Formats: sequence, structure tokens, C-alpha cells
Amino acid sequence: MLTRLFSEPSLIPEVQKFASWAEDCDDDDDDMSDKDEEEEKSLQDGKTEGSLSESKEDGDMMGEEEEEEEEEEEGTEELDGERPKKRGPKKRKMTKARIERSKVRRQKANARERNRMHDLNSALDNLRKVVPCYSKTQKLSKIETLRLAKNYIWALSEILRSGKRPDLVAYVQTLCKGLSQPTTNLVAGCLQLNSRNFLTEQGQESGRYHGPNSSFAMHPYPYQCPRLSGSQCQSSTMASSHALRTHGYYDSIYGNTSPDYNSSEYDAPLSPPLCINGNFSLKQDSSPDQDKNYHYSMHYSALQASRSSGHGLLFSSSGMRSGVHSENLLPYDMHVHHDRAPMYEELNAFFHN
DNA sequence: TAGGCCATCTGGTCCT
DNA sequence: AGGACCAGATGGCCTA
Repeated sequence: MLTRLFSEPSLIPEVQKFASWAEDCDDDDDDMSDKDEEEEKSLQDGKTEGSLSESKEDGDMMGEEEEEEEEEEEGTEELDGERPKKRGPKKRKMTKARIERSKVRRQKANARERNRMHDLNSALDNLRKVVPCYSKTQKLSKIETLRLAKNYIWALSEILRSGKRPDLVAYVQTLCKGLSQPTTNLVAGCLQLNSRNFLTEQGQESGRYHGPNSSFAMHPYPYQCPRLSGSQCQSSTMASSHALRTHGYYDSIYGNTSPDYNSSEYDAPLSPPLCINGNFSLKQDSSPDQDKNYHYSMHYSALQASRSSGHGLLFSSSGMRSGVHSENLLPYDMHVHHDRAPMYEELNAFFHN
């Protein structure tokens, strides 16, 4: 019967392996001692022999004395074919009880592994929330999240090291280093930087930036994010809309005077980087790159203005209506926002010194 | 249909 | 010995 099962093409590989494995010990009795469990691992090697790692066959940790007591298994001889007779450990025959125990142990290991991966994914989700362009519904891939996080840390480190206001374009370039095109567009969109121009600048190093009077926010971005379509980033224009949309959370606090954006497009505020940008904004000097840093300025000052005045209109330092997305000002939720607030204040203090 | 991303299973290795 | 960690394999889902 096991032979039939083993030859059944529709069977999953595990069943096939298990069938061949169990067949080898079909004639075995069930009264083996518990110490046989020690060899379950060796037997599991045996069940995958010929398919997974043949090199492992000779590497099992069975004792030499047991080797002499055990007989060579028939199945192994078949699979080994013309290979020289193995000197390595022999595989113990499986009893039904041992098979059951092994199955249970494997299931437990699988469950642990699942939980471990879930924990890992949860940590990644948390990381997504603190890197630029966080969205609940449109998640960055794992690898992009890690890359963006690395770039983000690097960018912030450079800012702290230099103690100077960063150039927006350079900042975004740093953030997007090594990122895929869709993620680059998303980050640029979230930072309200036209990715087309940003990418051009990457090549030309022109450093030119669309100033507040430009229509950067409405520029259709050239790339449609593959996995973003239908959610946050049907195009990078959508990302711009995101950046400009007043979030409901912000609305509830500061009032809503923004157009009626589709709230389903983005269901979570952006992550801190834009807030970090705001930290640079309190320096309202008239540096030559003021235009480039326009958004750094307007984000934070807009927040300050709206907080102090109580109205929901967001104005840049020049008084122009910015239309800035409140998510740029507020992290993904109140809890995190409060947790991070001291850090922002420290950064503000740093940039005021 | 190919390619990217992901979840899961699995066996090996290392550590406690 | 058991658990954690890792990497390979596999299959599903989605999009271009």
C-alpha cells in the first residue's frame, strides 16, 4: 500500500517521503525502547535521502557501537546504487510510535517557526511605521523596508553629524538609495518631491527643486507602482494626493478645510521622516537653498501655525497655503506620536543651537 | 506567462 | 534534548 502511495503523483512530497520512510520499517515491531527517539533525526535524514541532501547521509551522529549493531537498510542500499558502502551511521527502523512522535515534534517545530516568522513580520510592520511612507494598506516589501530603514538611519545620522539643514533633494536621494523604482516614487511622493525631477536630479546633480509655486504635487509620476495600484499608489500622483490630503485624525484635532479626498486611499498617516523634516523648519533663515527646503519649512511651521491659531489651514512660512498633508506632521497614531515627541523636541533644540 | 513577493514546511546547525 | 535560527524548496497570489 505504501508503495502505491509513494507512486501516486498527486501526493505531496511529504507524504511520499513519509511513505518511503515508513515502508522501510514496516516490518518493525513497536516495542523498541525510548532511546530510539534519539535516532529519529537520522531517520528523517533517511526519508529524504536521494532527494534532499545526500551528503548528510554520512554525517549523522550515531555512535560507532550502534553502527555495528544495526543492519544496513534495504532502501538505502537501493538508493545508493553503485556508491561505495557507507561507513557512516545507520538509520534506525521506524516504529509507528516513533513515526507519531516524530510527526508531533515536526508539527510543534512548524508551529514555532510560524510564530517566529509572525514575530519577525510584526517587527517589520513596526519598522514600516517609523520609516518614510508608511501605509497600513500598502506595505513596503520586506526588503524595501529594510533598505529604506537603513537609508533613513544613515540620512539622520548624517544630519546629526553635520548639524546642518539638509538639502531636500539630497535627503530624498539618500533615502532612496538602492530602492526600487516604485519605492523611490513612493518616497518622493510622500516627501512631495516630484520623482521625475528627483530622478533627473539624481543623474544631473542639478539640485533644482520645485518650489512652492510649482505644481509639483500634481505632476503625474512616470511609474505606476506594481503592488500599489488599487490602493495607496495607483500612481505617484496618488502619493502626492496622499501627501496633500488632510488626514482624518488631523482633521479631528485641527479642523478640516481640505478637499474631500477619498479617505480609503490612505488609511494611515505618514511616518516620522516628514516630521523630522519639520524639525529643520524652525530655522527660518533665508539661505540660498530655501526653496529646496521649502517643504521642510512649511511642514513644521504649518503645524505650529495651526496649533497656535487653531485653524486648519496650513500655511508655509511665506504665508502661502501649503495644502500639506497632516500625515506629514503626525506619525501613524497618537501613541507613537507621543512616544516620539521628545525626540523631535531634542532635534529641534539641536537645530536651534 | 514570467517575475516578484510572501507564507509555510523542512532539515541542519548552534546554543542553552 | 529542545528550542532558536537559518536557508532551501515549494506553492500561492498578484501584476505587468
